[in-house]
Order: sequence, then structure tokens, then C-alpha cells
Amino acid sequence: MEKLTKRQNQVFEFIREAVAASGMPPTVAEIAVAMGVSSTNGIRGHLQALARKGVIELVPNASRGIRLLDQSEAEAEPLGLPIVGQVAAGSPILAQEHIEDHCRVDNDTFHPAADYLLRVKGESMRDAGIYDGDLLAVHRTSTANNGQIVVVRIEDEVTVKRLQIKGHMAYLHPENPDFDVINVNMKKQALDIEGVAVGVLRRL
Amino acid sequence: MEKLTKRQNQVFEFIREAVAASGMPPTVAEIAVAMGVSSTNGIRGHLQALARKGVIELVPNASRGIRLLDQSEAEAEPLGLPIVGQVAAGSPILAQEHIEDHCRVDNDTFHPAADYLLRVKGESMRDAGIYDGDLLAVHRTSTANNGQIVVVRIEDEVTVKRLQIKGHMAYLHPENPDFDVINVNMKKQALDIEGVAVGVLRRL
DNA sequence: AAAAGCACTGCTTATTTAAACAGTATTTAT
DNA sequence: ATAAATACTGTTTAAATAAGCAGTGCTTTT
Repeated sequence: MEKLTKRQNQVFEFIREAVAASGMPPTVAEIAVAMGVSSTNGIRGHLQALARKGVIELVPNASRGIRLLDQSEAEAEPLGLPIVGQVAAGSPILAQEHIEDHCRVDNDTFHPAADYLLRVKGESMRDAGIYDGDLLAVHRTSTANNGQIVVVRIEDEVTVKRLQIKGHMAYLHPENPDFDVINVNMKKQALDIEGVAVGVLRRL
Repeated sequence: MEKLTKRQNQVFEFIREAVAASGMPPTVAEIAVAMGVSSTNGIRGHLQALARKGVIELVPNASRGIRLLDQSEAEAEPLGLPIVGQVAAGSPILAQEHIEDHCRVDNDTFHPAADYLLRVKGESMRDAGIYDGDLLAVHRTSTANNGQIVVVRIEDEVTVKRLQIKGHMAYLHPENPDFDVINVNMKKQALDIEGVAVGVLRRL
């Protein structure tokens, strides 16, 4: 960005202060008075220079037609919760390569607190209001109660289902009649609970 | 604070949107065009009413002399998005008394950005994956396209439906066969679009 | 040394804009 | 029932405002 002259900077600062103070941009005449300049034309040059240098935009023939363009420095923003996409077989859910993005959602939005957002694949939980592409807020835990929607890993596959445990059998219920219940004999097969669902976030 | 009429609310909303979009308040004539009113005088009355009710301040003889007051959550970033519950007839959706709570969700999680979260009542949008108690992320706007899920005000009632406009008829489609389509003849009944749904947030 | 840019004065003109006047019809409150 | 507030149409006027023209010094760059 081209540098402003000292005077241009004064004019720019005045415009910013005026907008902050009164909620509307100043007129050219108001700037002239504030700058101690007797002609509005003395200011017009500055405005055109500011517009050319990209810090403001001038709206032709509009009163107070000065638009501040924010070239605000990117502030150090908290990353928020990681969005986890496809999980490769055998690797931890929160491995770096699974993190598609971040979403600035406060983790205490949910109870218990969410640790990450899992992008849901498929329609198997449709009737629970969880659709393909939704972000499922997940609280990491290795224990869950019957009836909770859980993120589980069976034979290196990660899936989301409603949990029911009876003795050594685990039944993973989909919420869609087109899908079958998955039966897991925990004496023969490993069933790892990765977390419980604590919320849903969908972008329309 | 004294409640606004429906029309006054529309005018107030437009001013807010205009300030946000262009960085300066609109002229009376611009508001008149946006409201579909042929005389600026039709708007002056609204502005004076809004000033009397304390939501704006009018600067005499100044072009664009409209100052938005009530900076409540204008820069209340740490609070996050307001959660709006039951909306009383005739008052702005974001009126203080409707705000149940806040949720620290970054508004650019959604596109376009969400302005507030509306707590959904009833099951009429169930098959769109929007359930009773869900928080609907809403972008404030007074215009929407066919097929979008919108927040509308009909006869002072606020409701969420899928929008379809054909000529002077508006059809508000529920997403649940147990509910009927609402037909609104816009020549007879006012239909005010309060915003479009941009996301869903559910706490399990 | 010349050219370009900066920072103005002073004046004029056209457009934008707020605001006032004079009405009408409808709704809401007393 | 009456008054007040709401929600306008249509026109006019004057103030506010942007923008153009023609200059004057001064400083910085080429």
C-alpha cells in the first residue's frame, strides 16, 4: 500500500474519529473546517488521494459519500474447535492430517464440553436429525451410557451410532430404517468408544 | 423502551443494514425507495417515531443525519451471538427482552454471517432436520429467494418456513406432512422477512 | 532546470437532501 | 364516539453538499 502524506493521514484520522463519534462520515466542508482549511477544494484533493491509495472509497454525488475501507491487521484469533473429516484406518481421530479446518465455536457451548467437530458421512443417523455433511460436536471419552449417540471405532472403522450394551454384546443402532443394526461381540471384536455426541452444527 | 410498530421495525432494520453495508446512514429518500414508499414524508414520520422511542437520534439539517442508538451488542464480541427465544408481537426480534442467553459462536462460522440464534418452537421443519428446541442461525435480511428457509413475520407472528413466492402470493412450506402450507396474499396481509436461515445448532 | 505532486484560496454550479405544507385513509386508544 | 397515532401521497422550498474551474506557492523528484 502506498504511504500517506502527513496531511493525508491527518484527514484520514479525522474521518475515522468522526465516524466513530457521530456514526456517519463527515461532509467535505466539515473536514475543511476541522483541518482549518477555508476551501472544500483543499480537502477534495486529499480525499481523491486517499481513495487512490485505497484507504477510503468515494461514492460519487452522495452526501457524506466516504466509505472507510478496513485494511485492519489480522488479529491473533483463537483457532476454536478442529473439524475432523475422513478418518484413516488405525490412526487417531485428532491426527493432524484429518483436520480439515477450524471453527471458532466456544467449547462450553455444549455440555459436556466438545473437543472436536466430526464431519458426518452418510445418512445412517438421519432420523436423529444428523445429516450427511453435518458437524457433530464430540466430547472425548472412552465410556458412554446406553442410549447415547457415540463415536466408535470397530475394526479400524470410525462410525457414529446410538449405543446399547447388553452383557458382552454391543448393538450400534442407526437412526434410519434403511440401515441395519451393527452387532458387536466384544469378546471377539474390539469396540473403542472415541467419544459421545454433545451437539450438531450444520451450515445451510 | 417503547415497542416499535411492524413498519417502524422494518425501517429500523433497513437503516441498520444500510449502515453495515455502506458505512453511512441512508438518506430519507433512500429509505423511501427501499420501503416502496413514493414520498419521503411517509418515512419522516417513521424516523420521528423511532427518534421519540429512542432507537435512533436525528441530527437536524444534516444529510444522512441518522444516528443509531442502542449499541447493546453492536461491539459485544465476547458475548457471541444472542439466543432469541419467544418473540412478542410487534417488537424487534433482537429486543433485549427476547434474548435468553448468548452463545460464543463466531458469526463467520456461517455464510452469510449469522446475526443471532433463534430457538425453534415446534416440529414443523422436522424433515429439514430442524427440531423443536434447535437453535437456528439467522442472517438478518429483508429479502430472500424462493427455496430458502426464512424467518418471517406474518400478522405479528414470527415463524420459520421454506419460502416460495409466486406473484403476490407467498407460500410458506413446512417440512413435515403433519403441517399445512401457509398461504399469504401479500396484497391483503403483510409478510415481513426477518432473515434467512444459515445454519442449525443443536445441543444434545 | 523542468516536471510532477502537494497543499491550498476563492468562486460557481448542479445535485442532493431535509423539511415543511396540505391533504387522505386506516388503525388504535381513550 | 372521539381523538390520537399510524401510514401514507404529492408538491414545494431552502439548505446542505459535491464537484467543477481557474489560479498561487511550495516541495520533491527526475
